[in-house]
Amino acid sequence: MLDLRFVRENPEKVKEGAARKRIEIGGLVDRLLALDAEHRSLLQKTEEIRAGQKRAGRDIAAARDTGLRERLLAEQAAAKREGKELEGRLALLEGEIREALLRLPQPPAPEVPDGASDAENVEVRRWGEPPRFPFPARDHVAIGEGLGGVDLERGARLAGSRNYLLLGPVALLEEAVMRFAYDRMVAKGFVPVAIPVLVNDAAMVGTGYYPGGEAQAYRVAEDGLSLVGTAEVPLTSIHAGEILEEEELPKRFLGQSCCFRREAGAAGRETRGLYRVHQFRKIEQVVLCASDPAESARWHAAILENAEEILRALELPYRVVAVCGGDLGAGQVSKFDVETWMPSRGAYGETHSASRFHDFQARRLNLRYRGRDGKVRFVHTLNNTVVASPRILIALLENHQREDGSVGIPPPLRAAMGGREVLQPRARPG
RNA sequence: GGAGAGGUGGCAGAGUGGCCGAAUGCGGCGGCUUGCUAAGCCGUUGACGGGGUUUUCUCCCUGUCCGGGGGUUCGAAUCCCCCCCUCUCCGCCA
Repeated sequence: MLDLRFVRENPEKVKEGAARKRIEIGGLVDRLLALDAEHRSLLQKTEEIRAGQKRAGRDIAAARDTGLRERLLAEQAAAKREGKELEGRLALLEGEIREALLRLPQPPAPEVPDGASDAENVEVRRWGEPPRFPFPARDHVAIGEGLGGVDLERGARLAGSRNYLLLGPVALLEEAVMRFAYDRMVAKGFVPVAIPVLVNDAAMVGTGYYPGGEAQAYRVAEDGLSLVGTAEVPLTSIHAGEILEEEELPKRFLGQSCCFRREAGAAGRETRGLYRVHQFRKIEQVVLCASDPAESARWHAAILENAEEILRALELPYRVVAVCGGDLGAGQVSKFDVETWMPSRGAYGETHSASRFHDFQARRLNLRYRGRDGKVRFVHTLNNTVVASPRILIALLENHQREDGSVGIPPPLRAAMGGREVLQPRARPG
């Protein structure tokens, strides 16, 4: 959410920002400013009336004379009616203002590349060489089935399309990579938190998923709760409504969650395999830092590097792209995606997404800190994937596959795989 | 799911219809005292919105906020209704 005062003083910046993000806001800014002007003038009138009422109340209490008392009471009745009406209009205006504010996007940082879609994201760097296989390479579905470790048919039978089963060695591989990533982040000083994955609307609105993202979430209407699409939602919301001390910052949280996405509107897109699924597991890193653009930019680089280190340890080629304006979410100031090489796609596929928000989420969450100077400010929030599965399994299985259908296990995962260095295919397929 | 108790400022805790944004204590901040520390003493100390003032720091006026929402009343932290949360007991249960 933007600061109303910022919108008031910089309406053009807000409009330009939305345009750079290719987010259609129509006349929302001008409408908001009109509502705001009306609200402020009405507020002044209402406050005068209220102040008068308070004074009159005291006079009535003090009035000994019955006649005087009756007269004052009659006057009060009229003032009260007028006050009630004004307050009703104020409440309406406030609701509309908040609604408009919730829908205004955060302008992107100046260095964010221009562009309409992910096709115009700009590559920042590459690491590793995509493997060249001297044999017909399989995709992760074929490899996984060959290992007896992936069952899409029964997954769909149980829960519909975009659902899957991981079995035996692949289920273990998932555990191994999750645990490896988790331990590594704990060693870096991130605080591991076990969090709810079913959260209230305050958390969904606070992190910016609602309003707007309702169609992507599984929401339990009876309880007013939603299954999260990422641990970012509960992790970022932990301190909602609080005033932290600057000394406590930065807060660095680590969380693992099941993530649920309806993938509405993605029908027919990437239907094969484990790339786009309704339920997956993800380890997420979240940082709350002081309200300083330079500092939050430094943390942005740091959480990006954390993810890259994991991929290098897993010997997976990847590239980093700076996400262009049109591919940014409403709240994001800037975002880098990490894309890992996926041989079956003959391309890099998104496995990580590192975002920084400035105070966009913090303002919605009412998440503040008291600075060393005594002033209260909103924190800056950031987050990035550490590892997400099964997407990471696509890269692991496909990049480390061998001609005989076996799959090499990168060194950091071997201990958790009982010391094995290779996953062997089943003797007989099927 | 049933019964009961409770939700007040950073924390503890008083306040049961009127000058209460809220006693008191702790904590925080500033100062005094002290060789240093501790202790002591004095003062100060909520958030948010609007208006005015100011080059910045600031200061003044005003409103809202005692879990959330609604109601009664001239006036609500205080009375009534609904909801949420916490605790205790019972039931159920991974």
